[in-house]
Amino acid sequence: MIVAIDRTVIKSFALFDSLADDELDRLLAHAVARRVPLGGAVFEQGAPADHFFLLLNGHLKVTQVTEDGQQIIVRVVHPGDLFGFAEALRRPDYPGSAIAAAESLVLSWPNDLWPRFVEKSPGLAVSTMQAIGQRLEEAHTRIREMSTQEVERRVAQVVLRLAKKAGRSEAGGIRIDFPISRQDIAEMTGTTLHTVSRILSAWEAAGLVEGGRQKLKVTNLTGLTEILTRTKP
Amino acid sequence: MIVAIDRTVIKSFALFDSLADDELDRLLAHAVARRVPLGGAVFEQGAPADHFFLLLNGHLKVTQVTEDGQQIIVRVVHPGDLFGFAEALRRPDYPGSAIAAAESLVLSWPNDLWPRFVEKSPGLAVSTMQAIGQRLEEAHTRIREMSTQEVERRVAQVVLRLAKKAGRSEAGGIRIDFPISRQDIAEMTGTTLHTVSRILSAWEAAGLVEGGRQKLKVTNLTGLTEILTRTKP
DNA sequence: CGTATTCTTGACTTATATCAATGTCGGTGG
DNA sequence: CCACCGACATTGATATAAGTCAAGAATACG
Repeated sequence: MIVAIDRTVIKSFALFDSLADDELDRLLAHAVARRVPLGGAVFEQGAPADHFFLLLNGHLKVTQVTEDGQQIIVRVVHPGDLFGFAEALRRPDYPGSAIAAAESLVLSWPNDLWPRFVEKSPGLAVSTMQAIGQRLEEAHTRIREMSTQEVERRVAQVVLRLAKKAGRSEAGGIRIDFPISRQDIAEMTGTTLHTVSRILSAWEAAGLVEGGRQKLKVTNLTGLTEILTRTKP
Repeated sequence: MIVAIDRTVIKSFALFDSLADDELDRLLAHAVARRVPLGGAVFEQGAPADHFFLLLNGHLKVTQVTEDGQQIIVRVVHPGDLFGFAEALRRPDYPGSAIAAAESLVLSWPNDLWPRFVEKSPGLAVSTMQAIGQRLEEAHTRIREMSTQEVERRVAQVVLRLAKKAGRSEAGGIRIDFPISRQDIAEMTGTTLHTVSRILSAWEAAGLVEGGRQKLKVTNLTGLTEILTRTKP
């Protein structure tokens, strides 16, 4: 499905900062846009990695399922993020699945176009490497958190991060802009939905957040932030 | 300290596969070699990131210290690995410290040489991106393990990985080729030295490993591997 | 409406951390 | 050279955070 693509939107993404208009146009000329309905998959774990993608609109969860059937959420993709970039990992298949957490719009390119783009626009290679480096650092942060912090803090971190990246200002707080379940949060923090539920209930009682079925609103940002700095008794 | 560098050794590293001899020579012409004694730091967390590095020889631990003083080992660097590549992370400082776990030999280049290298040798950019992608995938693997696996398995994973990457075949098993403490293993797996000690003691009793002060030898590789596949009762 | 998710909450279990004590190795200096 | 010191390791006892098991309530959906 081809859709008219607004160049100015894409130009606003940090990834394409360095590109001149004509370079960007060349890139877009080869892109295919695709609308993904809520719950739909852009690609599935294990499938041959023949394309790479850019999220224009919406939100995606990238999930992995372990051999024994446990699922984790590797990352959440927000507009402007590159994803499904398996070639960088020297992999023939996608290491996870990309599922639309909200109705989304993605651009895709065939993998074999990448070398040509880089040749014509070296700045793109640098931006991309920085984007991947950024993600590496995020992964290290998450490892550090999982190693040293208790569950409640990790949940607070994740919620704050989501509020920042996918928050919509609203009367009385910041609403997470897509449906998110306790299970999802558990899979992002390495815990169980039960523990997440208990934590959110406690927070709700303390007036920090407002919950609901696949809904979450942060009503007291500073209060939540204080949980991060809280020191063991 | 400048040392004569053996081109053939470096050419054997996957990172430089794609480079022609003259490209490699140009690279090496600008490199500075430095010997790092056991316990010495190649760079320290928070220091301005003005160089990037290649490990020729030895082994390094890259550590991070959290604000509240807890330390974790982010990764272990083996010969042929690029490290201290902060520019890719778009960071002005090093996010961790690189400490020699054994007497080591590193090559270093000033950051600002990087763009010139890439311009002359585009293959280098691709290799580097793949190297970083590889590390991203490793980080995701670690996150997955920390989310879903119990401590004993994680320790088994780490020990097996070390045996593979830094193992020296020896009478009766595979010895980890550098001094490694229980504390180190704990910092790699997100647990405490006490728990690691107990696990290794149990393994020793079962004839899987042989321990010792900062020493570790895997005496039954297949037995250890079975721990990974062991299913919950 | 009834059926299926999602969420909540209580009771109980357990893996792992914490606390505490002691043991052992290996290098250093008297 | 040997005694001592500091770093590393072991091991037991106890505490606790978080997981598991179980039941039910709330919400969305066809």
